[in-house]
Amino acid sequence: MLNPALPLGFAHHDHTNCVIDTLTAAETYCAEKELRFTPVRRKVLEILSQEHRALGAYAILDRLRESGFGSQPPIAYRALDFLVLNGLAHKIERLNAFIACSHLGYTHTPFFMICHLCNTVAEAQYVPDRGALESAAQTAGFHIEQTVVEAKGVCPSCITKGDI
Amino acid sequence: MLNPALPLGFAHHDHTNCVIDTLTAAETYCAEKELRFTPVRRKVLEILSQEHRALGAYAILDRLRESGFGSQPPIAYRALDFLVLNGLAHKIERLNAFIACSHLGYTHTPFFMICHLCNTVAEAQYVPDRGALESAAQTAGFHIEQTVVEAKGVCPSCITKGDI
DNA sequence: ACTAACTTGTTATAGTATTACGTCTGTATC
DNA sequence: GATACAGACGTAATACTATAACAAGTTAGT
Repeated sequence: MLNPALPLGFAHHDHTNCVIDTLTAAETYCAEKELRFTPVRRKVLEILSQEHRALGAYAILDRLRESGFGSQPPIAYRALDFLVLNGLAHKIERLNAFIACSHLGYTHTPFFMICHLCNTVAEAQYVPDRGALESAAQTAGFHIEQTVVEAKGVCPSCITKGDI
Repeated sequence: MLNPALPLGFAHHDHTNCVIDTLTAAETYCAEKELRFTPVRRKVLEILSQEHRALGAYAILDRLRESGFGSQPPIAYRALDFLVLNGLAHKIERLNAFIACSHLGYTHTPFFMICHLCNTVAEAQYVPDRGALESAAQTAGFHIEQTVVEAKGVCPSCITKGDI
């Protein structure tokens, strides 16, 4: 099980476990919700979980092709739509790219930290601040359904390298 | 002067003043910072401030053409880059579209409320919650340079109409 | 087996954004 | 005033991102 307290991505670790853990969690999750975790969808999630960078749809498509799947855009986009819709992956709007969810099963407002030097993306557990955001929305009479928070900046390893 | 406390966009009001106020504020701001507020840039900001919806680059381009400016994409993108870089406009990543800043001169982390029924966008004054976001970033050792918060939901007038 | 709902494959096309290069304009310097 | 420089604009070409539409295959329930 993935630990929701630690933002992966910036820390060194064994990717093999990431992939296995993510896929196992996804399988369990889909079984519970009676969702079809088909080969393409599984492959896309596998591809995404192999790195903690966001991948564009066409980069994913290239890897699908190498693995013998269809190679037209809708193949990738449909799998990604499924993953995003069901919270197994997220779209990073600033990058027009996608990343595996690292807090599957925990309801959360994703908070992404995007390093603009090495393009690594980490997803932090962000307990939605119902104080500030909700109150701003309430003042306006707005009903929030979904919130995305994306921060651009420099990740710890680039700071250490002195690139800042 | 624009009132930073009230999120425009969802409230009925006279647009004429919005446009004039925005352009005047931008002129003053650019003069202070020794930025060139050229005719194209001015025109793009004028176009944006005429509505409180986000406009795509190509929609802006159409209107530039009608006004006798160049009609190739870079014309619009360069003006938009300038406006965004200097805080006179913001990009709504979820929509790949742009909107005039309604809190010019106030340092702020923009918080956008996007109505997915009527596509109206309101920018709220969001006092950055250094508690939750910063602490999540600090835990990860991440240095935040810029943060974008985008909420999808339903605006007050669509709620009233019963579209929800 | 039959049907309905869903998923995949493929073609074509729409929408968003950037690169590259030439020209012009304003400013500072000699 | 002539010159050099930087920034901004005009245009053409191209790259990147995403969706529509339709045909064919698959799965689960009847």
